[in-house]
Amino acid sequence: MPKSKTIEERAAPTRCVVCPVRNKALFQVVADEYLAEAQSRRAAQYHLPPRTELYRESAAADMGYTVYDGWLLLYRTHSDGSRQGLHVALPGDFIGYAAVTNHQYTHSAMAITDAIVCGFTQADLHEMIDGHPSIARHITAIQGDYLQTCETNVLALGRKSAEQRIAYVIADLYHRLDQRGDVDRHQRSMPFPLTQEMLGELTGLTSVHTNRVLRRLRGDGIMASERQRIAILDLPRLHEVAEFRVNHLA
Amino acid sequence: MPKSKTIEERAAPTRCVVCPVRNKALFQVVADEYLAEAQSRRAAQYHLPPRTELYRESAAADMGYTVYDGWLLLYRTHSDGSRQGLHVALPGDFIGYAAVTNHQYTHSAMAITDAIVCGFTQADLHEMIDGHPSIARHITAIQGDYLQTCETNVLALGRKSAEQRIAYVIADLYHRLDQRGDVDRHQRSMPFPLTQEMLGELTGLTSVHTNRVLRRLRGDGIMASERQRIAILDLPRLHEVAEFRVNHLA
DNA sequence: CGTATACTTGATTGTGATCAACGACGGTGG
DNA sequence: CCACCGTCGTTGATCACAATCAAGTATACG
Repeated sequence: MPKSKTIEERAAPTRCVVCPVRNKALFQVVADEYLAEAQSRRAAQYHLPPRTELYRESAAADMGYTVYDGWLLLYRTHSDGSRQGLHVALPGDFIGYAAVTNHQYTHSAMAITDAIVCGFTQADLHEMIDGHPSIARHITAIQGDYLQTCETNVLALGRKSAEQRIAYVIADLYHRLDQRGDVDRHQRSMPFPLTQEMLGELTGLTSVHTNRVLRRLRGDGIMASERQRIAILDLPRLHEVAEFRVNHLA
Repeated sequence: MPKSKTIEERAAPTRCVVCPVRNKALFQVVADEYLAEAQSRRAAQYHLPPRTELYRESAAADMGYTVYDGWLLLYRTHSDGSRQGLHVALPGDFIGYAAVTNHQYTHSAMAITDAIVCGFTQADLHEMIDGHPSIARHITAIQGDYLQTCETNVLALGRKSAEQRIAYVIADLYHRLDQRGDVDRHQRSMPFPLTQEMLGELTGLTSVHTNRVLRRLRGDGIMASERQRIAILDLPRLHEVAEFRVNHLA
């Protein structure tokens, strides 16, 4: 099957009832009887090759998405063309929601790996919110979570060193992937499709400096990396450098 | 009347029906018949002298607040004790809401000036959300707005120069105060109770460097400052330096 | 193979931090 | 009323972290 260069709708989309990311996703709290509604409202599943933009900041926000598979990078573009990364979206994350109809996306989203997303129109999302208070509450909770990571980013960029910021991003991804069962717990290794440039975009650094910091972390025996994978050799020390606190909510 | 050193409940709180900040506040879209409910649910009005903490990060988030009068600084504290400013809350702003019951505040809030806030328990807020879809939608919209400013902060801290960041904060406050009628449009001057230290906290800079940048902005004829006030002498140039875009939503 | 992209390394520069001191107010108490 | 003190603003000297500039080396892909 040839890989398309653009977003394409999937011919045989999966069914929500058997969705493997459902327990992490928007409709995790939705009672089973609402699932049919969720699936009927789901506009479509889309496939994105790496480096494809799902949506772009300041474009009309017509759809929200649940990540079904793959990694996406959320970012904002500066006037000089450089990017500031905001978040790495993983399977189960709900992205691109706009609270106000006819509003614009506040950031762009680009596939890092091959990715599959489930799309919902904003209009449908708003209707579901109005109809089901539990969904409304869940959306505000998702927004609240994202808000918290956003505040954490502000603190990191304003006050933390390059080393702390990079260590934090890695520790955060490690734990989020672990929750999804994507971490090899023996080797403590995880997939890591981010380029050093993307890691720099997330941490407000240049790719050159990102490289030097990563090198130091490896030299200190904290982590090791092969192609597209990272192994954490010294998790306690990674946490210490990152000042990462494990969140015991899940 | 002696000024108290701590938060005190106001003896004769104002009534929501005649609230002057209502058109900017949480209940702006609430139909008149809900106002009685809003007022009955409002736990109390509180008065805060300058430098008083309204709530502190990681404390149990039992209440949300509408700012009735005065300025508050929202911030997060770094492990070394330094602060990273997140937002300046002005009259009408709704702060401290936690989407999940029994959750914790993600940041601290401190009065910059004398301030009066209207408090609501999170439990009551959640009940109102569940009972009135229009309030639910409005809360997600408020959250969305704050999310957007938070993303803007991340972009600023990650990519913009000290001068741009400071100019942006000033331009943003100028326009938000203008919407509230707190700007003298002839002189283009506004109240400015922030210390240079606080401005530095908001922009991720030290107070020393903040001082130098302000000095340059004054030297360039962009602004002038007296005690507790700032006048914008060259608004177009301030916008240009800040890369500020006027938001034509209101 | 040839070409892109990603990663690596060194040399130099620059923005903003740090350290240190002093001046201007404004509030408080003797 | 004035002396005192604490906070805030100002300025200079020096330092450091990360950016920039510039090659050069793997690696993957077509």
